[in-house]
Amino acid sequence: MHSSVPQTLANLDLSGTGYCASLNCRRAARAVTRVYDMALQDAGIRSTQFAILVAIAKIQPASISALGEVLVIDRSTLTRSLRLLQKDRMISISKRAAKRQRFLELTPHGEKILERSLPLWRAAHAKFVATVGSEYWLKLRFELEALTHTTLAMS
Amino acid sequence: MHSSVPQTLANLDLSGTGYCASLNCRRAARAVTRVYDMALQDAGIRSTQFAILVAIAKIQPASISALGEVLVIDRSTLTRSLRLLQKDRMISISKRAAKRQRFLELTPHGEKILERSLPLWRAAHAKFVATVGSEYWLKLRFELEALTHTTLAMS
DNA sequence: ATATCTTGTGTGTATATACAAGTCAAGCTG
DNA sequence: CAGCTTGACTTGTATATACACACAAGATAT
Repeated sequence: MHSSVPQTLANLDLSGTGYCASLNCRRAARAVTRVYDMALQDAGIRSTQFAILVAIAKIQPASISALGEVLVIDRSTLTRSLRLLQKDRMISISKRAAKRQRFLELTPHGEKILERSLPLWRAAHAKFVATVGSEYWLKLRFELEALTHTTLAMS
Repeated sequence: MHSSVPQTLANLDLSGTGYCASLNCRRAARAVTRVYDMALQDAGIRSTQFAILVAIAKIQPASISALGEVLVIDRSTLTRSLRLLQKDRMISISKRAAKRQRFLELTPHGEKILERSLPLWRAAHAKFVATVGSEYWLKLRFELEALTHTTLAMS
């Protein structure tokens, strides 16, 4: 035999890369989001917006930073996402208050959208749970929450 | 008592919304991605690009659709992401071949970037596994993969 | 062979995401 | 009270994401 070695990739050790947490989490998120987004389509909002509206409803009046901590979304991301929700009159963003904070609240229109979304979300979620198994998801969700917090402490 | 009820949210039943799979997966993905992205910073690429390069390396020559199926990324998304990698000369995108397919391959430069990224990824991943637990992640990763496929079948 | 169907990609449009750097007011410090 | 620091958000820039729709080449049907 000759010494001609096919140079491509011969030197790259890709072993273990399939275990990348970023890959696995993002991929799962993409797959799962499709399901919920599809269900929310008739309400005119997506999973992320639904999550934001719900979070605001739960803790309003909410500061942007507080919301970001709950959802683990960068504040600069929220600034933009919130503007969209404001433009569509689903939330109100207060003037700068003490400590330059702004406070977020659902508008009546936002409540209506959320009220209309909830049954759609519930139906999708019920179907999801029925498909993957209720016990299964209960555990997995707990693990994801733990993973989120553990990982946050790393950065 | 008077009949004056505080109208806000009185009618919204938000129970169970914390179990939303989309929220939980996306939130975890955001948290985890931060860790890996930080580690890859010196290589000049992010988690997603790393994942794409690795996937191409593993199955090249890869068609765009095949790559999309492996990574669960919409083809229209890939069109754009791949263009960026091509612009930075990390991959080559073939002319349209049979069935209008295009084929993707790492360029020598792409291999170099990947080669440089792998140790960074490995270090980050090792730290991640050490933090969350090796057994733990082995199981959780398996669950995420199962979740991904089960969920895909729903949409 | 021509009309139609299918397949693999690309485009238009819109949202999601985040790092780095900027703003600006309030509080601290000397 | 002038200057420094800090806190909460905003902006600049860039990537990530996907649905609906467009399109062209090969396959299929009549």
